[in-house]
Amino acid sequence: MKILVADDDPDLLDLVAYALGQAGYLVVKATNGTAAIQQFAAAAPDAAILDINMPGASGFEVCSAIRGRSTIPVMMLTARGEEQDLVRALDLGADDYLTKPFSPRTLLARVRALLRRAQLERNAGPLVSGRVTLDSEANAVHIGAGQAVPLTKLEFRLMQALLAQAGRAVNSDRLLILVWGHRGAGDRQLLKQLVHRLRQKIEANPAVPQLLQTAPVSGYKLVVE
Amino acid sequence: MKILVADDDPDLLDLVAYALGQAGYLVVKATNGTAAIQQFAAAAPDAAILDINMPGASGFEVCSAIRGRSTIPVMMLTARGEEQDLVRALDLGADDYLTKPFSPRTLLARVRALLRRAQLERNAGPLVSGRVTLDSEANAVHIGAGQAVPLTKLEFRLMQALLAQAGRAVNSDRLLILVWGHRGAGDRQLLKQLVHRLRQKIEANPAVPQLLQTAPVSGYKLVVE
DNA sequence: GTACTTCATAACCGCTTTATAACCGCGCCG
DNA sequence: CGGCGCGGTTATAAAGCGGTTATGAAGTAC
Repeated sequence: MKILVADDDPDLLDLVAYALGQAGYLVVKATNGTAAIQQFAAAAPDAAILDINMPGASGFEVCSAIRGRSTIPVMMLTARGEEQDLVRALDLGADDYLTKPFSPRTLLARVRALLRRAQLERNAGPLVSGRVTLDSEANAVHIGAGQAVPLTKLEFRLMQALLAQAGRAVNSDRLLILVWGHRGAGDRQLLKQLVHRLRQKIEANPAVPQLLQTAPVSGYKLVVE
Repeated sequence: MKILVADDDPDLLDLVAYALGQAGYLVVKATNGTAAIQQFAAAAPDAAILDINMPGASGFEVCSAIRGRSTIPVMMLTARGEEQDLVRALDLGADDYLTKPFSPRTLLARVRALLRRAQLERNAGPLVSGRVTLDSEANAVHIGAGQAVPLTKLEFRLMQALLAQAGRAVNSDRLLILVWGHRGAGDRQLLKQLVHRLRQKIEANPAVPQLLQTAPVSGYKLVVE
């Protein structure tokens, strides 16, 4: 996933880039509007984060330029007190916005939400693989002909990550990034717990998992037959 | 399309009037606030562009006077450095603003956007979906064959937002933007409250909502059958 | 002005979800 | 054997969410 970030404040730019980089995204930087438009054309990012006040072309203009050619999610950054601008930004087709100052955690959460939504819209429908169906409308999963099992936010993301690579083992670190987005390597505890809860929900016999199997050392995998 | 323009600076007034005239709009001029109010009553324009600092009645007063009688789009003009005024103007019901100096191009773009939006809202007519009918004339909602239930401004916007996506869950953040136009940490409370009030009005049994249902985590949805 | 409605802010409750931590069992290897 | 890493399990604390109620401010009607 490649994300374009444009802001004329180099400190903030670095901070955002660092946070996104840690979360596993590729980052393309720009320090003014015109550079942002060029980078957009050159790098073809999957999402864009634009400051509104920038020299060169403003965030509005960049947003317009992007919307003219693409439907990628666009998030606007704005300083507190300039909230009126947001209406305009949303009219121009921006998908979300963030008011400075913001925490990296918040940023990541919103970016993930945006990308996920964009992803879902692209797929336009439930994600199916073998006998497993993931229903993003209801946040639920169907196993074979069984009942829909409602999932929590984290459980759903885990299923999503595993289902995308159905049959293949997915590395634990990768899962941590995909589900939580910001975790270090030491937090395998969370993953253990989440896997446990998920098994309780979707396995006929949680002690002998048929679906969500352990791949020793490397991580977990989803067996969809 | 008739547009009222009020500014005490005759040069700027002429410039704006010329730009709008070139673009095919009819222009009604006023050089002070009291004249603007009179012209509004006499000419019944489709939109108004008001300077904030004017002799006679200020732009605020004119804006109030207009809003008391009409919902036409109002754009405020302000000098750079007086941005704090804008919050008040927007609170008074102004739809947009422009900071001097501005280019005629910008002005026209904004005016067009304003008129377009106003047009859309007007054309809306009664919005119907299943057994729910939203009457924008009376600011009321009909459920099935029941009585009309009068709604407040916020309640109406919430219904509107939900009805537009009837049956589908609408994200809380999105609702906040659609209803209030902004989003903040404490704003979740507002939504909770508004939903509560609305349920009291439209649900047969507010404790077990049939229409305005909760979609855990993701937001709310309107079930219209 | 007063009375009434609407809206914003806050606090509380009950419940679910998530995070933190400890413990268990097993296989591995020195 | 005994420590250690790893996955699984259990327990408990913290955070979040949705619903409700109370209260005061702001606006509107009379």
